[in-house]
Amino acid sequence: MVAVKKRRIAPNVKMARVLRVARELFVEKGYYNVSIPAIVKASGVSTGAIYSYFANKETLARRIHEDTLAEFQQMFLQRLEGKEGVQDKLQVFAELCFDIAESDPVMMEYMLYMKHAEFMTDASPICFTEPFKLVRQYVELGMAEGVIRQQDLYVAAISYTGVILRAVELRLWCVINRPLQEISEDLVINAWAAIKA
Amino acid sequence: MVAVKKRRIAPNVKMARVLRVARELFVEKGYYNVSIPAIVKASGVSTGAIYSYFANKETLARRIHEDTLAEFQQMFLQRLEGKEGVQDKLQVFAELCFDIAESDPVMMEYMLYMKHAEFMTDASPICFTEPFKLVRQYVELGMAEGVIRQQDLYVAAISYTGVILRAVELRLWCVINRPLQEISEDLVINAWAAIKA
DNA sequence: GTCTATAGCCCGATAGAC
DNA sequence: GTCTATCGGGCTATAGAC
Repeated sequence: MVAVKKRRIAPNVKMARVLRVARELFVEKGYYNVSIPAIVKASGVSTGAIYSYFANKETLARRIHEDTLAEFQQMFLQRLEGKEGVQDKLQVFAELCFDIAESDPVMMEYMLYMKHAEFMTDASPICFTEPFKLVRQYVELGMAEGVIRQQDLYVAAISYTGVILRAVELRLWCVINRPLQEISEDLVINAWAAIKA
Repeated sequence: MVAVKKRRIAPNVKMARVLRVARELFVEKGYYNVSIPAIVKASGVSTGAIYSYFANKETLARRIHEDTLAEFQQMFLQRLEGKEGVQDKLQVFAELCFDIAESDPVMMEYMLYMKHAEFMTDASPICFTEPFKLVRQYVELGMAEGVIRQQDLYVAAISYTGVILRAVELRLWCVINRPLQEISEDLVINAWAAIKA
């Protein structure tokens, strides 16, 4: 009888598992308080396997960062299809944030809280990433069209996203205990009221 | 000749120095990435002295947390004196945040970013602390008086503070490169526009 | 009270069997 | 590729001289 060591997890899903579990742990405890042994324990993937996928802990974190941002951007672009007005496009951003916060709170928390500069020397602040650049473009367009009050571009973008993202924050902290979709309409009204002409 | 070991730092200012230096390091690197040796090096106070003031690293962090919140609350109450209307009182909160962000960015960054739950098991989220409770009281009053649109109390408070705090955030990240006082007026207008009746 | 030195622990990363 | 075992290093907290 030829004994084959039992693989508890299929090889092709191990990396995905590590990425998912590590993101959850990073969000919960912070990058520096998550050890490789902790990821091994929570994921069921061994140290050796993890180091065969990722050169080191920082590379793993970098991959999580890129994947998460790319996923957000992809969802954002998909929902933007067919939307024309600036107000609608900004609402798409708001509702995407609310939906992710409810369906995948770990992902949303990751996007809001991880101070990537902590461990990634060349990471941009999240507000310079593609989705947030898009939001600023729409705000700029809105001012050009006259539907948004003339003001500093950043001030306007901050005012809209501040309302939305702070709501997400407080929902993730369970300060708000209703699903964001229930108060989505009010929040979108307030955010728009902050900047409309 | 009786030799007396030179004290590089007067004993009565050592603790204050440790608190100030440690807060700066915690904000810059995160609690878990700041070692006692690093605090020793940056403060010039020895390990033994630090452990004579604080039972352990967590106690030091807890003290920083309490001191920082108490200082904010004291400044807030002082500026509130003589202010009557809800709009004025909320503006006091906004301007206080802007002024601290400019004059003591480490303090403001501490208030916004430290995830105290990381190392303090019984810490409240910062939005349940006294200054933020006051803000919610004023918003409640504003709705009762009819100057703020009727809506969920938390939604209204979030909408106002979201505009203000996100601006502070982006200023601390140097995304905004003008002093907040220069755009204070616009931000306060936007925050109020978000919730006014 | 305050110092230096270090004990004891856990980490990230690697070595070497399979 | 994947495993277990372990090394070197840096950490928190303490011990013991002064």
